[in-house]
Amino acid sequence: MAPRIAARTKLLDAAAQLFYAEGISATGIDAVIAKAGVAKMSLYNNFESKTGLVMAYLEARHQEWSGLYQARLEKAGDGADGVLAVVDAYIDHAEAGYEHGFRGCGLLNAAAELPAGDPGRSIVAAHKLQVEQLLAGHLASMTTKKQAEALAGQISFLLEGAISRAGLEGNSALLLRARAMISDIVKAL
Amino acid sequence: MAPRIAARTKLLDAAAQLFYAEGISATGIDAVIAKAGVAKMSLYNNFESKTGLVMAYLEARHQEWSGLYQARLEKAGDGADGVLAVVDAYIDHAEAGYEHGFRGCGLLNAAAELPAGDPGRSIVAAHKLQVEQLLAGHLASMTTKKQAEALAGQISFLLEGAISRAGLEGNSALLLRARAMISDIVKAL
DNA sequence: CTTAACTTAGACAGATCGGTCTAGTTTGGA
DNA sequence: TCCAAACTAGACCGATCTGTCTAAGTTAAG
Repeated sequence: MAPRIAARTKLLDAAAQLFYAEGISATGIDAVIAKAGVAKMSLYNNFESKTGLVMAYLEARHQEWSGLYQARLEKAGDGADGVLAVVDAYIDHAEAGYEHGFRGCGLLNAAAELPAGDPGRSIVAAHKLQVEQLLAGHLASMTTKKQAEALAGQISFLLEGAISRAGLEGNSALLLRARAMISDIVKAL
Repeated sequence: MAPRIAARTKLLDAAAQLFYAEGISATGIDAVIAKAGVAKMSLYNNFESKTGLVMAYLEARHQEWSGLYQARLEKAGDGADGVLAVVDAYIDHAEAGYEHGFRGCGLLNAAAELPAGDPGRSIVAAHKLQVEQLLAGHLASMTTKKQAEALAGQISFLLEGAISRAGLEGNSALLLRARAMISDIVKAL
């Protein structure tokens, strides 16, 4: 492993845990480098600033979710199973960070800390829009285009609401409840 | 009006605007007192600490929503109109803070900044649970208890998801979309 | 008018913030 | 083996953070 990658990876891992658990502005640079076991200059050699680290964090969370989704998608097919692959990717994510305290969607939490107009918010908005479009794609083969888009919106709202509520409760129970709802909706088509 | 109340009110108003627009940890004490036009000691005479101000802020947001809901409820009846009163209270809130930049649910945004186990998160969780119970109450007269609870969960997820997504977009369009969905669901009973 | 509660402006404290810099060490590849 | 790139520890900077304190001014009720 190349050493440059090592420091950057250690920093991103440490930032991911701290940003998610404590919030972004509540997490100082010093806490990140201490957890990463890395010198402060290594942070500024790999990232332009704390803001740059935050942007990389947002990108990494998006990539992480995409990975979970792809893994679920390979085991599933298109149509109803595709829709549930999206849902299960959320559940996988929820139960992954469970022991460290599940606190909802990291991207949504990050956006909540950023002022209106911040570029980070656009990344999150784009991610959520992509999820809705993935749902619409899976639904396209099951109904009319119009209804597929309407259902994709509805399911994405259900998902986002469930993950927020589940984060407040600290466990994935409400997410499983949402999965059952979504499964019913899709199977009724 | 008693002067003691004046300072406290000015502080809560200023904190509400700044906390909502910029986030809580990104908002310093000095910014709050400057916007309130009040001396720093007035803050610490009325609140134990910044944390105390944050707690009062959470309580005030909960009360504010309850006020909007009560106003909507008086104009509406029970049953389907009661459910839509809950939804319209959200919409009223969204469009109230619209010009200053709509950024989603203030309580959910605040919770996103607080670490797991923080008492503030419990306040938010209780608020969201109450909303779901209000929905269940309105639905109780329209269907079985079991289905009323299931629908209340589904509608509360839809609402929370829609307000989060709408906050990312910066306008209330997605909330109106959710209102139409919920209206359809309730009217189909 | 007097008095006590509340207010003000602003200095001040100690801690922490993000970020820079230096100087020396480790490391991987030619 | 040697060199350049990456890494280390930690001092240091100015700004900002929450919170305390003082001293003087305002206000309302008795």
